[in-house]
Amino acid sequence: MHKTAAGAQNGVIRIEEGRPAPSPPPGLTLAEGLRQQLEAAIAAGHLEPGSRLDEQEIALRYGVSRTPVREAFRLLAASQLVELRGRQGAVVRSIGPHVLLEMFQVMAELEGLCARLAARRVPPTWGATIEPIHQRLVALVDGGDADAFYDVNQEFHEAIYEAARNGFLADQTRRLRNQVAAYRRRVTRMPNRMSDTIREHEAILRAILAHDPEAAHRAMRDHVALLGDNLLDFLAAFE
Amino acid sequence: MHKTAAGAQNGVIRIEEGRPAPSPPPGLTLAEGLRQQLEAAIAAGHLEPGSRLDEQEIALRYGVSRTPVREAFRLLAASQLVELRGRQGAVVRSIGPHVLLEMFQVMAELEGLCARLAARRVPPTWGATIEPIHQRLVALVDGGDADAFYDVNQEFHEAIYEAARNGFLADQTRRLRNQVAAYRRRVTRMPNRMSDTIREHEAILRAILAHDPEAAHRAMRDHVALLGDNLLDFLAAFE
DNA sequence: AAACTCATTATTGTATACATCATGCTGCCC
DNA sequence: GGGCAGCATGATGTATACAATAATGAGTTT
Repeated sequence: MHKTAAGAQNGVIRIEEGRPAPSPPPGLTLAEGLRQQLEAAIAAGHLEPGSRLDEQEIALRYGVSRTPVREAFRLLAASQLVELRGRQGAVVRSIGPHVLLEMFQVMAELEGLCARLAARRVPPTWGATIEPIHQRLVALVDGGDADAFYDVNQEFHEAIYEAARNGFLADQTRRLRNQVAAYRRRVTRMPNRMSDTIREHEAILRAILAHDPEAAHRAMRDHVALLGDNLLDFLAAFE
Repeated sequence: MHKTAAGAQNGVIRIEEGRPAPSPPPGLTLAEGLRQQLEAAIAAGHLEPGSRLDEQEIALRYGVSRTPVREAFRLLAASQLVELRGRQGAVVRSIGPHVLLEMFQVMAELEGLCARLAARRVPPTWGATIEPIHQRLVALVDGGDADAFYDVNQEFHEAIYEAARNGFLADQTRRLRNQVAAYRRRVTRMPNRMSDTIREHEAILRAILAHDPEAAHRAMRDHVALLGDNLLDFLAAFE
């Protein structure tokens, strides 16, 4: 807001676009700031998969030139969140049921590995960390607030990544999780999904706290696989 | 070589730099072409991990402007091959022993999943595909040509990715493999690494051809884990 | 009327100019 | 003599101008 009418490095007066705040660089670069905003917009579903991203439009909307926008696109392509078709623009990546199935298969394995490592490595005090999160999740089942449930669920899994003490694995798993986020959100709203999730989480917790790596692996693997199945059911209902 | 003095879209005569060919766009974009060349240079070890990438220098070397160079950097950052430190340039990613260990742990799991899926899904005819590759690898053990061995070894694993019939998993595994490529190459030259590899490959093949998913998983997992151990030994010898 | 061709237009790719920030050095002060 | 302030230099980030290609529509032809 403070650099609104100012941004005149040349004589041209910049037309102030709508509301979305010209993205003041809070210390980091414009391209990086854009990347974060666009990533959030994609994960939240404000930008639908398959929709085309117009460089000029976004540049105008955020009050920057095309250059940082283009760089942000490349950055997003790195996370596989957008697809760059040479000379034909960028589109929000749209994942078909087939690829989604493949992704969940991989994610199940990675999250399973997290759980296995966690079971081997958690200190006795870890229960004090995870229990409050789990309880908050339980409390949200009846409320029916799917978005809140989704967020706390994320915290639960994040806590397991931490416990696995493998930063690279955590990054990979998080990245994958982010890629399917736009689709997952919808599943949370399915009939018994929330209560099922709680039950599955409890099995995972039991195994980890009992230091049983194989059981933890299996429980987590099944949990994610079930979620994938639900998602595919959901998608099938639409076609 | 063929379009040397030509590249004049404006009136400026371009100074022809050294030898490295001005990168003729073979249909795709300059940035993409650069990405491929730089990726190859990194994987082959011509660009050492930790070395700084100077935008201007590379732009001059390839006879293009800084813009496509910057885009190529962003693209490479997507594959985690270079690190972008805002305002402080790009450097070839240098992976410490600790992270390398973490990466091999994940890679072992992913390659293990490939083997497991392959064991479940290979058609009876698959032996005719993999055997020739394996035999070529065996033939290379005594020759001592580590680079050739490395390449054929890659073919072997690639054939298993194919057999697993999960494109996303194949992409992920390949990407990870690429990230550690610059380090792996060195390990191939260790004393008994080649013959050990052959033995381990045979165990993997037996399990896959016998349609034993769990055995295939375990064999591949161990194979990759052993490689990781060897790599760490190698690095330790340097410090 | 349908399909093809060509011209127009809009969007992306590349080059260059400018602004901004990080780094290294010089010189002053303690 | 050592350390810090301030400036000079060089690199990165951003903006804009230009070039090239893909999408679009009008016009004509069969």
